[in-house]
Amino acid sequence: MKKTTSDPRSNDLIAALWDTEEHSWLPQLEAIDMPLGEVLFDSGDTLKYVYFPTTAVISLMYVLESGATAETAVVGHEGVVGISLFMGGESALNSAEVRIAGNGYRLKADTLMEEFQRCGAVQHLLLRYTQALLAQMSQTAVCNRHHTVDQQLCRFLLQSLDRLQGNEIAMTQELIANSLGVRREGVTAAATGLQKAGLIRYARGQISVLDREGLEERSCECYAVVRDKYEEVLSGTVDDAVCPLKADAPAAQR
Amino acid sequence: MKKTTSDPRSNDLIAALWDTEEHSWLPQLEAIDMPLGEVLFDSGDTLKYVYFPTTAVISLMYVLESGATAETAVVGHEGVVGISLFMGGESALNSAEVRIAGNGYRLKADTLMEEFQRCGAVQHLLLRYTQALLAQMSQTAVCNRHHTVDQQLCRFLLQSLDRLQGNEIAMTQELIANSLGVRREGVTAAATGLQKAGLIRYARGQISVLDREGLEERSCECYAVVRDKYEEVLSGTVDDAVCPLKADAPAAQR
DNA sequence: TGCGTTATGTGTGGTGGCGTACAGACAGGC
DNA sequence: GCCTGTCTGTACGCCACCACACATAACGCA
Repeated sequence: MKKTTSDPRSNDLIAALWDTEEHSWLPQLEAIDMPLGEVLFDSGDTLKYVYFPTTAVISLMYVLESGATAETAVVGHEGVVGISLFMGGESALNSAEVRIAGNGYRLKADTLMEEFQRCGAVQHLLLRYTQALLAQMSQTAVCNRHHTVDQQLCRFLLQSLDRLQGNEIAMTQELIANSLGVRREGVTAAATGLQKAGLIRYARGQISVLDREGLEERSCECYAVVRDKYEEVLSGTVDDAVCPLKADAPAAQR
Repeated sequence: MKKTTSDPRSNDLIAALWDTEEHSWLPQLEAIDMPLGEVLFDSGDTLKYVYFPTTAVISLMYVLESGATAETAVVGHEGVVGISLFMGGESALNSAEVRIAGNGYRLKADTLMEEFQRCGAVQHLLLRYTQALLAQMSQTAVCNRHHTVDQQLCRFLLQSLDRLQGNEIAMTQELIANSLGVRREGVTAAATGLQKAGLIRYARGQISVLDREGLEERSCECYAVVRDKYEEVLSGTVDDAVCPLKADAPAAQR
């Protein structure tokens, strides 16, 4: 372990748990590459690992029978991919696909489950994170119903930006279209608009965000709502995160 | 307590936990009426209770700044309202509104939390249920993106039907429109179509489903996907639901 | 240098749903 | 009986987005 991107603590959840007493599992984190387009798992798969992105960004995608797709949530360094595991589902709800190449860590399913079932800080934090993910999915549902492609593109860019360093996003319009569940041409139109308004610059899969505030204004409320929810849910200190019963009763009890 | 609707076991989650050793909290369930339109809590509220519907049906609604609404999930006798509580959020994500009048039970937040934190059957079952709810929300997101009002109305009616006895649904088109997040006229058009096709009969807030299978065919895949997920997740026996650590340590998950 | 591949811009016509407006139809209260 | 509020049906113009079809432009590699 040397620098930021190869430090597990680049993932916020891992960072939050780094100094708790329950960290025997931390050395078992396995650094991995997450190349663009890689599918971590498909809908219905049994999970062998959970994934903690650091520089990569992962889409939770749903694929309809018709082949149409839509992203239901996005996960970056603030989160973890594979919550179905500890939520007790036999199989994954969505497929998870790398949308922005980068790095991350994975942890064996067994290892995570052992920690989760101690009913301590790990469990508490993961559940809080799941709560935020729920908020994101529910907001996505509403956003898909009521907001225009233009607004959603702004939201999408902002959500991506928050999970990256700098203000460059490497992503084609085609890929964005698949994520938003709209046609590529629709994204072209919206992106052209943003470019003309001077908010972004676009060049063959490279987007430079020139005016973040402008994007925020043009975006629908969904961006801010979800961001705030993440802050609320994940800002709880790890002290808070310790299971209240743990003090007086043995941690792993019944 | 006398008959079916006034037996807490009319709620599937309660029924599943009825015979476990951890049932000291069951007598604390408080029977309540859930009249049409009642708001159990609003988005952002701190939860004082969780609610177990029996005959009532509850919508988890999101209200946008513009005033537009959309349902993100629906809960009936198969579930519980107020998951934010045990997921560790300070406040509710959505508002919860009674969409079909009926009965249910409520439980004090503190009481539920105590049981949840025992890390036993209660926790396991609630998490599995939350997983199903997540599936529903994510499916709603995709459905809102890709499916027509016509398809969604079918899904909506089927989901309502599953939570009721008989084949009568008491609901105005206005209310359905608010749930689906579309105009009332859109619902009128779709409902007229269903009526002409002989699938339903409509009369001033009373819908009779005449051909359930027809509705299923006309519905989008979302209905079946979510239904199956609920079955998968909630069919796990309560034995499965007991925390593996409880028996003794290494029994950890499958 | 040239050619295929990938990424983006544009155009035309069709459709689903929206906003608005209004008309009939039924129910319940007086 | 009548009246009023609620519920449902219909119509018109509009816009966002779709499906399909092409044109253009940049890059990457032989």
